[in-house]
Amino acid sequence: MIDLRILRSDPDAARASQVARGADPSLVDALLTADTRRRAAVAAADELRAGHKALGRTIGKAPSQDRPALLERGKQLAGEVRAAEVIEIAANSELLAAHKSLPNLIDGAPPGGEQDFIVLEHVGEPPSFDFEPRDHLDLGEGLGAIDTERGAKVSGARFYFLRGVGAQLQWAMLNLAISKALENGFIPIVPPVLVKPESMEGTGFLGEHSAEVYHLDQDDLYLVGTSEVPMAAYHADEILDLSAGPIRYAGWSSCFRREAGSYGKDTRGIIRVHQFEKVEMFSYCRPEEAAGEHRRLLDFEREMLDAMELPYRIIDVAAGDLGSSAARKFDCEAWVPTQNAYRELTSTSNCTTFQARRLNVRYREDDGKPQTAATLNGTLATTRWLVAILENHQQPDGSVRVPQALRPGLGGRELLVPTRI
RNA sequence: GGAGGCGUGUCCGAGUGGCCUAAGGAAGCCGCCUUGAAAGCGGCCGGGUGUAACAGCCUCGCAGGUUCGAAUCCUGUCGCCUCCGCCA
Repeated sequence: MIDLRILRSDPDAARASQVARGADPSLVDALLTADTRRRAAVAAADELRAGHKALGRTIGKAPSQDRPALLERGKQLAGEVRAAEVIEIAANSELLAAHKSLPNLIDGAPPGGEQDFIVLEHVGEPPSFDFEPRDHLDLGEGLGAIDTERGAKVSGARFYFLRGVGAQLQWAMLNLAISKALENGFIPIVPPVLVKPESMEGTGFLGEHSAEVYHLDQDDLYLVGTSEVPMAAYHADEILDLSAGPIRYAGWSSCFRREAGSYGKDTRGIIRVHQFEKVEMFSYCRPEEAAGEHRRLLDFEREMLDAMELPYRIIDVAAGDLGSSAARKFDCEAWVPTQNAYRELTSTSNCTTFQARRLNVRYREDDGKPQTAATLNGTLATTRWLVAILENHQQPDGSVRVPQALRPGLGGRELLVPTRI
């Protein structure tokens, strides 16, 4: 939800934001109308409530012979209050619905849709092979690191086993991500991966993403698609102390995605799977710090990608591809040789106060007034990174060079050698 | 899964139908006193909405209900604690 005060004072900016997203600008006016109607309903109900309350006090003190008449008047007023409250409640829920249907105001994102991203920077050079490169699944199977066949046997399509050096490689990478996060002042978190509907709802994942999340009917719990969900809901309904700067968490969790709309896409290997591991950064900060914090999260992602010795590019995601809660989003996409393409490895979003307003996360201003905080998130490492690591560092014989930074986690090994091929 | 108990403000804690507009204490903040501190004294001291600022209204875990009137009575629900059972 966006700040109604901003909306009231500058509705044109909100309309422009909607146009840049390719979304409906009339939602802005619908929200303003609902806002006006609600304010009128509240004022009317307040006035009646005040009169009714005053009468109640009078009755309490009144001598008994005066009571019957006062009680009669009280009954009548109580009815009027009830009627006004029915209108008030309806106006409130109308406002809430309109408020929730309006996406965040964009902040600097290029206009347009999925194709209209802007490439901000290229880092590193795609490797040139003088042999036919194998894809990550060939390599992973050769190393005894990835087993999708048995994943399918045990759990179905888009499930896999990581084993041997595959499992070790993932741990080494995620452990490194956590160590780097710790150095940068993040508090490490192992969150619950099953959450209540209101946590899912508050982070905005039950809207456009609702088909992508697993739900356990018997218990009415959702499996999270990212630890962003529990980390955002962590401080729901709280007032934080942000005077010493942003509060940063690094969550390590399994992530679960139904991948409902992606039949036939990325079916080979572990690029798109139902379950994977991820280390995710999450920041709470003051709204005025959010843009700067966003750049820092991007820097932390880059540091991690650099440590993996991967070629990648950074894109400024276009407005129409932001999702409803982000005001701006940067993706880092690594080069995947066998696809001859860049594929998303990280994504960092500045949600400004949009998400925090839904979750009611605030901080105390210098003047003591609570204000809505800003939230940001960004990927620090995921299972998908193994794809880029295996493919970019492969050797002619199917072995894979281990990036320097991961060697300690693999018993010092510099090269992973196929067990069969 | 069964039985019982408890949810009041930053914390402790009073309050069983009407001046609750929530006592009292602690902590915190401001001031006085002091060389400084402690003690003492005086003031401020939850959140939301709203306002130019007031006022007003909402808020006693949450949601319903009863009543002219609910922190207080009723129902549901959530959380915490204790005991029993079951599983590890």
